[in-house]
Parts: sequence; structure tokens; C-alpha cells
Amino acid sequence: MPDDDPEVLGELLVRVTRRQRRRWLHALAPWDLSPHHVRALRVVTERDGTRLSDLAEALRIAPRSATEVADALQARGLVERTPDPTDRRAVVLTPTEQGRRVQAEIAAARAADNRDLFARLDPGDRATLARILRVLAD
Amino acid sequence: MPDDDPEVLGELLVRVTRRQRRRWLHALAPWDLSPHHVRALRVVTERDGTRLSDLAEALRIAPRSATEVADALQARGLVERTPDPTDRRAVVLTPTEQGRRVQAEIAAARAADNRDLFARLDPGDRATLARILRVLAD
DNA sequence: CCTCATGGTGAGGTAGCCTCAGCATCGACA
DNA sequence: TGTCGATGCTGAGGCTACCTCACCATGAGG
Repeated sequence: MPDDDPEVLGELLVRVTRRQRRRWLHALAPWDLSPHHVRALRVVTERDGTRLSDLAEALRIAPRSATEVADALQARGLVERTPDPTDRRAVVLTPTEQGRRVQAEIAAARAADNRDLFARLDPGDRATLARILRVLAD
Repeated sequence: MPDDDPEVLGELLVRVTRRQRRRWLHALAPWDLSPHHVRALRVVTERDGTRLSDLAEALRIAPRSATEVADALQARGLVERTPDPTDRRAVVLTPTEQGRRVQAEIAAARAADNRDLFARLDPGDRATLARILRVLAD
């Protein structure tokens, strides 16, 4: 089996990402948040004033499920629900002070995680990998 | 942000694998099997005569959950439960004829999927990618 | 205004995990 | 050889994260 066999590459790719996912899960433990909640928190802190429907779209889940994600983040004191001033049907989510802090901490943890993983490559290989991945990501 | 920034690399990596996962999910639709069930079927067809406890370990789930996975595959006529001749407490799973056929078809689909994805790279880049991923996979 | 579309949520269902308890059997040891 | 803790599987019951469907309030265009 040659080294550029697509099967081998696919297998390697899943191995690397599985490994990385596990590391990430472990790194997340201190905050007791699922990756999905983390993603939601990130969406909410990125664009200030996120509608539930926007959140649903960003997370690619049904609107009804976005309600539950919002409930969870709100219960943890990370976001607040406030009425949308421009549409009285709508609700916008805004991060609390704690939400912003947690989001920042988690972003730092992710950065550290990535640095850790890719530190095994020299700068040249990192650039090469980036180029190749860009081709695959389209 | 330089091209070899770990953050960028991490982001690219998840983008590529998310894309690939979606393609895979789509490719799997004709058989109406979840990725997890596919993985289970593969485990069972690889080593002939798989104990439930072995399956649980291979899938990294609790033994009780392996029972359910086995139920599902059995209900679809893909595997059979037979008593273990060497231990009357145990149950071994063996693929049915149909199970083997489905497993082979799915393996072919995966191969096609991988060929598709990596066809965008020339052989040199494929080999380079393999080398780099091997470093990351450890 | 009236009507239809849109934003959020209650109710209720499913899939896939889990733990705990229970039963049969195994294997080691007195 | 009888006993007893360990092992293999499964029933019962629970949790989480999704889903659809129905409902209500509000918005926006005739």
C-alpha cells in the first residue's frame, strides 16, 4: 500500500482528529461544558445580540433545539435573554460578564491545545500542511 | 496571521474533517445505518466471532450499550448471536451473509469517498500529507 | 384591517448513551 | 468437590440532545 493511498490518508486524518477531539474534550472538563455549548457560547459572544433563530442556524439545529441550548447557557449564567428592541416577537441572547470571561478562557485553552498539537511540526511543515488543507477545505 | 499559525491550522483541520464527515453521512444514507453501527459492523466482520464485551471495548462504550448495538444490527439482519462454545455465559456475534455484503459495499463506498476527497491533491502532496499526519497521529 | 408569515416555546417522541441490579456461569482455592 | 468472588450479559430505569407538531404573539403587505 503506497504512502499516498487515499485509504491510508483518510484513516490518518480520522486518527489525528479523533486524538485532537479527545484532547479537546479533556481540556474542556474544568468548565463542564459540552463542545456544542462552547460553540454556542462562541456564536453568542462573537456577534453581539444573537437571535435564537440565528443561533439555530449557526449551530445547524432546529429552532426548537436552540431554545434548549439557550436555556442551558442561561442556567449556567453565561448568557441573558433580552427582548429584541426591533421585533417584539424575537429574543436576543447577550453574553453576561461571566460568559465573556469563560469564552475568553476557553478560547485561550483552545489556542494552547492547538499550539501543543502543531508544535511537533517545524514551521515549513506547518505552512505546507496549511496549504494542503486549504485545497481540501475548498 | 502567518500561514503556519496553529490556530489557523486547527481551524482548517476541523473544516476539512467536518466536510468529510458530512460527505460520509450522505454516502451512508442508502443503508440507513449510523456511523456507529457501521463501525460496529466492521468490528464484527473483521474478527470472526466477536464477544459483546469485545465489541464494547472496540467501540469504547459500556457493555450494556453494546447489547443495544448488537440488537440493532441483529434486527437489521446483519449479525447473528450465537452462544460461545468455550464459555456458556458469553455470546458471540457473527455477521450474516447480508451483513458481510453490506459491510463490503460500505467499505467500497468509503474507499470511493476517500479517493474523491484526495483526488484534488497530486501524488507528491498526498505523500507529504501522509508524512505530516503520521507525525501528528504519533 | 385581514391574512399570512415569522419567532419562540410547550408537549411529547426517539436514539444512544449511562448506572445499577440480577442471573448464569466460570475458575480458583480450601 | 463445594464454595465464593469475578465475569458476561441483560432488564429496568434515567439522562441528554436532538426532533416534529401545535400554539401564541407579533409583523408586514395587500
